[in-house]
Amino acid sequence: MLTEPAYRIGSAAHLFPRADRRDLPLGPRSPTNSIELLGSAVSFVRNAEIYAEREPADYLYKVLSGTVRTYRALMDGRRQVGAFYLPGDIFGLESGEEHVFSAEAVVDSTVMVVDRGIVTSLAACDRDVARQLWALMGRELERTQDRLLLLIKTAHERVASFLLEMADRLPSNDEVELAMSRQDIADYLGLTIETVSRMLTQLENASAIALPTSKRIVLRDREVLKRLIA
Amino acid sequence: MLTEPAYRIGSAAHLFPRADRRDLPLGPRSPTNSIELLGSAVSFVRNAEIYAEREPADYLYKVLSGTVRTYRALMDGRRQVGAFYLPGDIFGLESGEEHVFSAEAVVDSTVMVVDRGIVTSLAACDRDVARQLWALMGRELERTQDRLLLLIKTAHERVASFLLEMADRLPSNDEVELAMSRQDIADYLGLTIETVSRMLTQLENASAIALPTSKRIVLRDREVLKRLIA
DNA sequence: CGCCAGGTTGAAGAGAATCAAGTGATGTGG
DNA sequence: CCACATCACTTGATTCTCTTCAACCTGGCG
Repeated sequence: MLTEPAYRIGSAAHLFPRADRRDLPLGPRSPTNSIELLGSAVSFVRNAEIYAEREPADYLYKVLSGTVRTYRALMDGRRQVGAFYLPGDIFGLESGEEHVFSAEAVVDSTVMVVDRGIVTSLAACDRDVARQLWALMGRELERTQDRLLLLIKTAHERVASFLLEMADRLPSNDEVELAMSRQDIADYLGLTIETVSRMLTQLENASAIALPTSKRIVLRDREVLKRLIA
Repeated sequence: MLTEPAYRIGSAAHLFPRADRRDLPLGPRSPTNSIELLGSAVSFVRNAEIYAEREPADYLYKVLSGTVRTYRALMDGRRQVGAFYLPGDIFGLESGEEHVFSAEAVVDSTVMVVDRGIVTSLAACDRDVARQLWALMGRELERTQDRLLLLIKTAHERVASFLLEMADRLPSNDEVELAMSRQDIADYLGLTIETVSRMLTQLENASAIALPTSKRIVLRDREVLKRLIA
């Protein structure tokens, strides 16, 4: 399915993850985001691997800048992107000991890395941290469940849903700068790049959106999009 | 999409859920399944609604006998079955205050109903209960993630995966009695009943399975099935 | 300038959905 | 106990959506 896995070469990240780490001071922690203050910032270049499927899940990650994708691959090359994580999002949380997905930087990204053991032992005594972890897992579950519903829809509906989701999650209103490639989007939506491309042009022709550049998308008519998502 | 929603009529369950409740003694609880000893058993007839989407999630449920399906419906009738729960399985756990899915009995079923508040307050002091809840949520997440991967596969692969999953989860080895209808399976796999039926006959013709009756399925050649799931 | 990855577009094909008919089980009432 | 109705499942023919294969743009960059 993926004829050229060239974009998957970035895994050299393993060789330098701690290179540019800046250890952060452990100041007094606020109750709402105590989790994030225990780690160090690490940078990853575009397509660099942050962790791989079946690796021990020893860390939690929070996106500081850039975008991260998680994915699973079938042996024949088909790939399912599990989620895109934007600045502020936390990822890498697992109930088991190993990562179920792989994680890669979509573009050059900076990520806060937090030791999992520290967080869990903190959660053991601090009610509030425990609640945060619970909420985090819950949000992850809900998002995955939403994707289930998305994957039974038509190509039109999936692409429209994707655009609205991204518009919601990105700061901008009505104009979004997508970090990910068409291949990423396709693998997220369970479609091919050609289909994604076609749906976008059709939406543009219906003047529901505008495409100043291939990655920049202007939502012209949210109502049309919403009507499309079924 | 579903021309006749006739099979959705069973929601009369609301009228009698507590009718045949048998309160259970709260004996000394074992650490491994303490959650389940705080509830009462309730029976639901085939297709009866156990709870509906957006209802407050005040209870946890454990299947004692029968089978339960959770699902979400799109306004145009399309339905996505979230999961099937078999005897021993726990369902209804939500991170938020409301159910995201609806739940119905696939066949006449008995379910243990546990007050959510009791469980969570128990979890607050009992480390072990908290860990159980965490594991439960984690398992739910992993299952949902597995479904994501399933929904990008072909019809053959989905049906083969489904059969292997059910064979794993049901007591029997190599012979499974499916409680759910073709429509349920189709809505679980994101296919139509016709496609499910066709894939089953094809598997039968390939002598990977046998179908003594429409609900009873014998796994003749697991290897063929495994090769199919990609 | 020209290369090349990423993106778009077109034509042909495959796979699943839809539409439609038939078969088989189950249950009900006479 | 059988005739009939109903429901669930299967099978066939056709349609349609999305994929596949292929060519062609486009924009960034050495």
